[in-house]
Amino acid sequence: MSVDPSSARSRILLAASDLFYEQGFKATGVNEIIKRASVAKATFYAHFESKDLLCHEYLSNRERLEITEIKQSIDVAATPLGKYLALARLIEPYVAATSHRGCGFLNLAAEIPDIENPLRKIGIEHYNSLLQLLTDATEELVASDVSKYGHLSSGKVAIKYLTLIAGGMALSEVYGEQWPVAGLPEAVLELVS
Amino acid sequence: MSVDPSSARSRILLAASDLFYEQGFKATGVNEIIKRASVAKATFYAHFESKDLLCHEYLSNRERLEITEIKQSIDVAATPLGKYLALARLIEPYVAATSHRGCGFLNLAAEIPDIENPLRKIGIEHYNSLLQLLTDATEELVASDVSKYGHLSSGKVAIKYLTLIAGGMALSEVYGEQWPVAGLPEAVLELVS
DNA sequence: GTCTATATTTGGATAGAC
DNA sequence: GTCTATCCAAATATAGAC
Repeated sequence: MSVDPSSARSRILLAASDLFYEQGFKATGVNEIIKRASVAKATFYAHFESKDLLCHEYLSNRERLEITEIKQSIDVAATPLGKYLALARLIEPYVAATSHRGCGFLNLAAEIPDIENPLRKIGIEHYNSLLQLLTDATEELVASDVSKYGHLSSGKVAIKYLTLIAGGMALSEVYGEQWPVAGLPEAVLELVS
Repeated sequence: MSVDPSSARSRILLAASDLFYEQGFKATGVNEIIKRASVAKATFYAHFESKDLLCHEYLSNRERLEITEIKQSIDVAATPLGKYLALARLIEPYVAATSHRGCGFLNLAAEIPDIENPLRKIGIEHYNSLLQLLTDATEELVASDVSKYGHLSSGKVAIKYLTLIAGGMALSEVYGEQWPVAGLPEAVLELVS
């Protein structure tokens, strides 16, 4: 498994990642992937057992990268309130940069109904990770000023927070527009006001 | 266009509606539809020009039926607060009845990236209708007690409301579980508290 | 209107040469 | 590892008989 970004394997994975996200899993054929990656079909199957396993690797990468980016944005925030708001503040630039294609894990759940599918499990892990990050950030916020936030349940706030994030992403995808996520930081701030 | 529910056309539309919603658009083949509807393939194409147009009719029906149901639940509510909460209270039984397959319009947006696709436009109309219903209900609530709700912006509340609904549906689909929508009535109540 | 049979394209995946 | 050529199943859609 080479990590040379110019290798055939890397080109395939990169092309597939873009296409799976932009077009969806079922809409993206192996033929299209190998064409964009400039490899032969046999080369494709020399590196990846199947389209499903290629998608699994794409989703695992995506999950790891997104969580890492979110953690970093929480870490660099100076105050507990800044850490709490960090995720919400990431969404609008993210949505703009991805042409309103929403959340790759939500999209995959829409395409694959079988909850037991290994690809679906990655999405569940992803949202579990987000929920944990949000719960931790909320707990830290509560602990930072008990007189102000002591009445809050971190778990309940985190669920509402996550629901707003998922809903904003989904609606921005439906509309192909940015406004459904523009008010997210303000909305999640109100959850603790 | 017969409306006899036992006619071939009705059987096709019914079978397709179930399958498109449960499995997704691309995952559902014409062969599967005609098999479930117990019709021949030529009969299928005698009644519907294409799979795409069949899906368009399914989505139009779905949009009309859902909006009608939501309007009714708003109408039968006795108080302005009851009307405001009506949609949120519908979600949990809806999600349970549909095996956590979420919103058919969100799912379709995930499958079809092209925002110009006629099928996508129905989803936008659907969410516009929901937003209008929520804005109206919120305005009525505000007008019912200005001293209590006068500080609220109906439009902003409606967007946050809709975001929570969409997010709850999406998360219940990802998890295949009910808890992401269980707290929706309480969450939308807090939007006006 | 409904049937069987088929046309045509595209899907994912393999074989065998180099 | 990479290539061309191919296999087989399934996709949407159509033709022609009854």
